[in-house]
Amino acid sequence: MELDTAANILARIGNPTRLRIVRLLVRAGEDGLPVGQIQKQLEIPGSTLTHHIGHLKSAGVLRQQRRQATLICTIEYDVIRELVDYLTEECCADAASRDDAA
Amino acid sequence: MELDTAANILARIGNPTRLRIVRLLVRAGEDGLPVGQIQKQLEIPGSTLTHHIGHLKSAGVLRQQRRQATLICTIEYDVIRELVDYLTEECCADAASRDDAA
DNA sequence: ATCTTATTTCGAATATTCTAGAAATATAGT
DNA sequence: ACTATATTTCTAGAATATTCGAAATAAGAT
Repeated sequence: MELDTAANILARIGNPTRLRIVRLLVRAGEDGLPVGQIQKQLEIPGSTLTHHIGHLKSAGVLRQQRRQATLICTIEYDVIRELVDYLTEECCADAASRDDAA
Repeated sequence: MELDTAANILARIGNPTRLRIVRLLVRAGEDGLPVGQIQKQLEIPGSTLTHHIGHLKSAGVLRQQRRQATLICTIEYDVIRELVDYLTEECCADAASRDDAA
């Protein structure tokens, strides 16, 4: 993963509202959650929610698909995994090779 | 780790310049790097660098200690590890228990 | 004391992000 | 066609972040 890509994803999920969305979607799993359900949990205006969802979509963290009148949001696990790998490769792998324990 | 704490750390390292700093410090390991060395690598003005270092410090990602006239920056591995754990616990652990493979 | 190197603080301009109301669009039911 | 529900787009004000020059501070050498 490129540094700029990683920085972008980190910035997108580095917002309390958006991290809350991510957490809800992770819990929801493959089935995802309708926008309206997310809105009920977060208790924020729809336009604000759409704004944040847009950030997550543009970073590739969130996917949307229509089911009748409602839009279902699903998390892109792979992107999160790649990000975690990027951070781990940068940090913990190196640290382990350096001090051998932990 | 609290959601707001995680979001804050994510936002701090979610900036290309700061992620570059983090990467340099991870490579440098326990010895750390003087501010001046970081500045040479990034080729940015000192005041800008100080600004970004401040973000990383306030998030607990970076520590500074003086060695004579120069200030040595060191990464706080533990904080990064906790963050990775937080994301993994949110994401990949769940995903694994759901689809069993991967 | 003065000088040099290293780094930060101050201040201000510019840019980006956040928030949310109002209006618009999408889908389906009647 | 009309209505209801679901969600987005438009718009704009407020808040926050980014950038960096100029001046200030820190530590040590002469």
